[in-house]
Amino acid sequence: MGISKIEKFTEEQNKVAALAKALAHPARVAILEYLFKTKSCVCGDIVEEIGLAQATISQHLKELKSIGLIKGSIDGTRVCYCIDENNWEQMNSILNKFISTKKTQKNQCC
Amino acid sequence: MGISKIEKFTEEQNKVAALAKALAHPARVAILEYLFKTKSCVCGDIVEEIGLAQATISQHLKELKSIGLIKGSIDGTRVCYCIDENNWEQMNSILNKFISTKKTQKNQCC
DNA sequence: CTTTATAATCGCAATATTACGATTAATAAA
DNA sequence: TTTATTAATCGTAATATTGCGATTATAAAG
Repeated sequence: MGISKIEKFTEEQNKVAALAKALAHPARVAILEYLFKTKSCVCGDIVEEIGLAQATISQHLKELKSIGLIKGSIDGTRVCYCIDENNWEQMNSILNKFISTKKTQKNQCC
Repeated sequence: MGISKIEKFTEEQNKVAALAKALAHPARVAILEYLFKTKSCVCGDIVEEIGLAQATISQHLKELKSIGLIKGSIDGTRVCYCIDENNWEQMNSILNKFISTKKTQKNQCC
């Protein structure tokens, strides 16, 4: 990719992009939906639900965890994953600020 | 990437992911912000504003256009880009449905 | 017709992502 | 202690993304 030029952009632009990237794969969208839907957020259940290999799911979980949208707690040999409600709210407001607060302006020129 | 397994996911999950992907680079976020901010949405102005090479900006514009968030109209040798208000609204509601309507549920298990 | 201005496209290099089998690490159960 | 169970990590293949220089296509201007 050449070098990604994040230094050319504002903190906020980079944050919006990073959050959007976390949602930019259907498997991660599905994982998040599943975590909202069910209480049994054990990794193995997610693997069954989504239908990708365990290694692949683990990688997606790692990404979601690294940006803070989910958190995991160890329970014996299992790991229980959950939405991180606080960070989810924060993401919600950052993305909303970007995609929602613009719409009042009217400057269609084409 | 192996093969991307979009057939394993719902229409809606793929749509959310595709829209998020369009926002998943700070240059595209910056372009969209700029198009909202100014009326002079000529390609050359965007190139100057963002500070990446013309070929690179053109590629980002193409991506934004292909998912429908912006549209361009030819004006002599120039091309004038604008937010596609209708599709923007649609994206707004699809992403909002995903990131906002979940928050009422409480099922923290870790 | 020739020149100029503008933006799209091509071709390439560097890097990132997605996916998975195999292995490893950690804990529980026997 | 040995043996499952579970999830993380490693290594690798296939593919996508990002970025840019060079070229091309198009239309305006001279």
